[in-house]
Amino acid sequence: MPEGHSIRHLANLSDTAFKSKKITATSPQGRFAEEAAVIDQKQMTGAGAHGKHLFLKFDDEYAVHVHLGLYGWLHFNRGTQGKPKDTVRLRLSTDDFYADLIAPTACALLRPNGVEKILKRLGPDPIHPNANLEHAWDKIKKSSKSIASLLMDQSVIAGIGNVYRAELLFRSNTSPFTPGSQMTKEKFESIWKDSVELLKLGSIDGKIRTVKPEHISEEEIKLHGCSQNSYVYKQTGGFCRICSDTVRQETHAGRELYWCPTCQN
DNA sequence: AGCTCATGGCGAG
DNA sequence: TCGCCCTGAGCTG
Repeated sequence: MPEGHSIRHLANLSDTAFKSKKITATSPQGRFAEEAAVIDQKQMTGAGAHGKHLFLKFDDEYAVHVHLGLYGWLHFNRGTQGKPKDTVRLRLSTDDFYADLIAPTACALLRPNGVEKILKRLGPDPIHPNANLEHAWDKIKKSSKSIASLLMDQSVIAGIGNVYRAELLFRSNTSPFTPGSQMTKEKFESIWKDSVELLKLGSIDGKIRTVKPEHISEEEIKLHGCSQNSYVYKQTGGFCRICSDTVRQETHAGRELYWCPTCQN
């Protein structure tokens, strides 16, 4: 399930499988049939990712805009095509690869100006090498909203979701309830830099990894057979692995927030 | 078989 | 702030 790292990952896979290739497009589910017919047999000129938005470009004339929402995914397969499930909104294929789009919140055929319109309402994406953190900082420093809400606001920073939010705030010892206006620039810059690293790391295989190797204890590995993969996200009621305080959970602006009150203040 | 939950985001009120 | 949309995994019975 997707935050910005997944979208970068899927854009990379799309380029590997489809860039500069003539694509066959179908909509087994039927809900994208007319649009699929438009791009069918066109060349994919490349994939773009910004935050949680994926853009698949065709002949530099059309782009398929995909937003996966909570449940969506783009499944890549190699080799002979199997029969698609009837929930597949869009199947893209060549002789070598096929990719099935499942349960997207958004899947729309756009012209280039439609893409620009979407990009305009998004904040900088930390995973982009040329992203400008000042755009995010300008909004944060003026806001009375909590840093927890601001990190989830895609018009402030694009690509952070509920897992990265919780883990970034923990890793920087930041209270989630700090108003943006009370953040220091140094603190924000450290969160930004950390998000660059974590998103890049996650985009390699589409998996979120936020726990430093030194915080995955031998005991834990023995006990669970594998490392626990977060500091606070979904660790409610468990002991913080740094200070042993109890990890808290609370609904905050409609989403579950996880934090350690001792480490994060 | 049915229920619940999930790493999102939109529009109504 | 709530309800709703998209789907599937992991429970419960």
